[in-house]
Amino acid sequence: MKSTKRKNMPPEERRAQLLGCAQMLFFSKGFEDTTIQDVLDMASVSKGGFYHHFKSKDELLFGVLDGMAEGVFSQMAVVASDGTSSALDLLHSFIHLRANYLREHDYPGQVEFFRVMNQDKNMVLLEQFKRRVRTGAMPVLVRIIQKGCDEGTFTVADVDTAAELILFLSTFIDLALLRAIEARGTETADHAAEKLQAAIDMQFLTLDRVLGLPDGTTNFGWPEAVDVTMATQPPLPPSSN
Amino acid sequence: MKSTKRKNMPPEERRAQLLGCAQMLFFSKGFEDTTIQDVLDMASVSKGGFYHHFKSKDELLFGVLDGMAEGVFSQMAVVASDGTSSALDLLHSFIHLRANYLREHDYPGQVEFFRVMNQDKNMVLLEQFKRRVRTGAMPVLVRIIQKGCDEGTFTVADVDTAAELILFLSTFIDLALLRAIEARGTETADHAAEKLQAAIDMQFLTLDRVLGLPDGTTNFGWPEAVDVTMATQPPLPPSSN
DNA sequence: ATTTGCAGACCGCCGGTCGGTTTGCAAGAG
DNA sequence: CTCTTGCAAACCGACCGGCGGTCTGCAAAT
Repeated sequence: MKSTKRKNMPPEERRAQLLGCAQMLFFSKGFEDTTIQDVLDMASVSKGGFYHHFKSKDELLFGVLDGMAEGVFSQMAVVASDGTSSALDLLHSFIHLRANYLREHDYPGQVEFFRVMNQDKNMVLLEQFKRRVRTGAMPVLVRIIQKGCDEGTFTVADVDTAAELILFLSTFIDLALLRAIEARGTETADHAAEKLQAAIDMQFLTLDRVLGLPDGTTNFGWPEAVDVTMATQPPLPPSSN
Repeated sequence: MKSTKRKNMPPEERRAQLLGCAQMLFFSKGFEDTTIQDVLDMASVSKGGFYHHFKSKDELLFGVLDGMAEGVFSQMAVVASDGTSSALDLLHSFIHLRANYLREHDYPGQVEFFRVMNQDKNMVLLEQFKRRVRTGAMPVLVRIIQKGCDEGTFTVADVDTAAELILFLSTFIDLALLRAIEARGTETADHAAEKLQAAIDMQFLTLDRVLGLPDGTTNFGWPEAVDVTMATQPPLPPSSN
């Protein structure tokens, strides 16, 4: 008799454990290439045990997605409930939720996370995640823009559409960021870094112009972002002796 | 012995036939849910026959994608080779490649095509297709913008990044368009139509501002676009007697 | 006779099902 | 307070249908 010994656990704990294993595996192997059996092995659970808690592999995916979105939304609620700051300050906070999150947690890990999420095999995962974030962020951003319009700070034709456009724009740098990350340590790194900076600048500039603000208003930087990103270690550094 | 009779065909013809069947099935059932066997049945070919022409299911997908991108690229080549028009006219032609294509072919069919492509199950298909179009369109758009900058018409900080942003922006209306299409015939149709018009206007306005043009410059409309789209028949009209 | 196009049995694997087994726990009997 | 007893929740793992892909062989074309 090997480790055939079973180990009952309260449902929530099991669920959490399975979700944790699934998340790791989804990131490392991609959703499609991750087998239920992979999850079972990592969690030391049987098929029956798994299907007692999840009714399908897709439900597992949605569970992981929910867990990821939770962190984002909890921070957004803080911004949404702020009634005293100006619209521009709120926008500042809103835009920097992501950057702040990255800075406060270990950034290299986040870079790797971003890199893995943007692989082809994780396209479904990433796109679904983006959709959830957009859906959750819309009402918050709409309120901010509406407030800015009421204050006379912003000028847009349609608040909803503007919010949607800004959220749409918010992933523009991802392409350049991904290329920069993949170019780390190669001879094209400098060029990619320049283009990344250009993409960031252009994204902020476009944000200014969409909201009818003077150029440069929303360039609430984190100037060292590009350098920090490029300094992150690639998966396989040359020092393998 | 049923229709076990075999039917040899020249390789290109078979390939085209299989690609045609695959395209239809991919659109109707989605890529993941389409079985090789489905394609075999529709084309009346055996597994061996199929794998004689394609080495995997993915290669079949890429084949379909190539076929779809071909039409787009052939039109873009025309714009790219135009050396006489002004940058603004070139941009006009470039932006309207899609709209012109839609108008010249049967529009209702294109609407249905768009609707199907934007279903969740076709996410991989759509995203890969968008990527191909972006890749093919980049050099053309870069040339146009560069020309505009040389002429002094456009003002951008970085030509490549501006081109990328504009291509990125070009799919912004898709969300509103999809919602409008799905709202046809329902009580929310009017609202969706308004939002679609707002999205179109905002996309053009943003294009102006990204390129440093006066507001309204690039609003080379097709003013009846929204009405025509909304007038398209939904899949199941009420007159089924 | 040789090459090319094709047929269809076959393989390994995956997501999902199902009947049965184990475990924790609460209620009643002593 | 302890010891059955009962039962639902948690879990196991053999099993199934169907998938993408391989392989051997044969028939048509040249």
